[in-house]
Amino acid sequence: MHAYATSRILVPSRLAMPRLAETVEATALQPLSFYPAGTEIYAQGETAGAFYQVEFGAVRIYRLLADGRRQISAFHLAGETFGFEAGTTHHFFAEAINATSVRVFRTASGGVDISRQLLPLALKGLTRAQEHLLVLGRQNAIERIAAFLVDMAERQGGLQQVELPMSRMDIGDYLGLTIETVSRVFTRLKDKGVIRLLSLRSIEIVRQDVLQIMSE
Amino acid sequence: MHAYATSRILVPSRLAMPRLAETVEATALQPLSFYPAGTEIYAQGETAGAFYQVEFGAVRIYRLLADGRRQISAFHLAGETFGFEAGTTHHFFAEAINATSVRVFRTASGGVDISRQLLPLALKGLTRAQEHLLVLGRQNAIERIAAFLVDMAERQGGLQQVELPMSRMDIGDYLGLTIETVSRVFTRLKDKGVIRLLSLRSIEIVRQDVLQIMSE
DNA sequence: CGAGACTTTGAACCCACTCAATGCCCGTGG
DNA sequence: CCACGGGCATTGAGTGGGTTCAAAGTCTCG
Repeated sequence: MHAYATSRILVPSRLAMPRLAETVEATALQPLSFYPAGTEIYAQGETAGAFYQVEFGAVRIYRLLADGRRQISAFHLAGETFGFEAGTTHHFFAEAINATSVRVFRTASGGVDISRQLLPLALKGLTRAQEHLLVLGRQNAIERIAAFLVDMAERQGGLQQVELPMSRMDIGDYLGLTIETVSRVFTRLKDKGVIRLLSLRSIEIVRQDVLQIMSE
Repeated sequence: MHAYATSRILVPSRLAMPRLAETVEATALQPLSFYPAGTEIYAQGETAGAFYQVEFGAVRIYRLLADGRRQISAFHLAGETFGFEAGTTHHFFAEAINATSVRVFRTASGGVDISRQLLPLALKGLTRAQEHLLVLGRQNAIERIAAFLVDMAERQGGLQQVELPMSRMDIGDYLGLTIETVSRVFTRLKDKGVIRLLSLRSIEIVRQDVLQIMSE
């Protein structure tokens, strides 16, 4: 296993906390785990029985086909929760994208109180997944990227500058595109003046209104 | 509204009940509603506050883009539940595909008991949606159709003969394909001897093993 | 039995993919 | 501090699977 015990050094700063944390009570009492970039948090087939809240960093949830094709079903940023599953085993993989710290909530030990908090989180995840189905099923490459950027911007507080903690390959595997297409669309949006590429993992949204329209 | 009061004539027979009903207690006391083919059960933007169990018939859940593109996120057959939402308003449309009867569970009136039953149902729906993301994001037309047929067969008890209550357009909008592609793939599977087309809405799975492999 | 809706089939096109090469960034070691 | 190396990203050229447009076929239901 790749989980490391959390030392005092890794306790997150206030800055790392999200503006709109999903509300989970009694967070201070739950254990923290640290995962270096690229390490596994849980694997498909493993026994479930906990859920997680990202303290800092970013997480990808995905499934694989036999031939290696990958579909990332969700990214989770600081403050967001993931890991609740139907049944007793995980149906997906969860990996830290970057150095990431997560707070672990055992559903069994916590008793009824915690499982009651789960429903709104599960429903939110369900809505998110179903909305993503529309993107994958019916939108073209530009619309997908636009929707992705709008979503990432919203989840980071609606600022112009958006950090993309994941690689082009991750973005492609989330949007059902290849890395080449992701790259080409970024370039096109840049050439149109809709976004600026500050660095590989950081973009500025120049025309939020245009991006919004593109994504619909 | 298109809901009609349920008369005694419409009480479903035992045959209409599913083999593996999702467990919801006290079903006998909940009101039934009947919806003719093509009618709306609820609309995006409407106030939520209930969930539903299909008594007989079939339901499609979908979203629309401004230009009319449609993504069906789920079909629900007899015995299956749908309609729980995050927040107070529906994010999706629900329509009866055929003449359909649903049992309505008000989440508010039922109190805590009902909302506790909701979590496993929500989690199951979440898993389903996330698995469908893999289909839409990473599988080609044959794989999508194969996965769809395998899923429909399982949900109908694993028999050879599978009823498809929905049109080709519905299937296309569920799988992110056009009706033409759906039709062509059905023809190809028929020519290969994997399935037989008994009628437009009824197929026989001749080679379940091949279909299974195709879908992975 | 007839009309309209749905489905199938055909032909041509196009968007995203594949394959390939170049470019860029960053970490590492000399 | 710079040179090198490796991984990731970008760009280009050509291909192909699924779409679009069009027409014929079939089923269902009044």
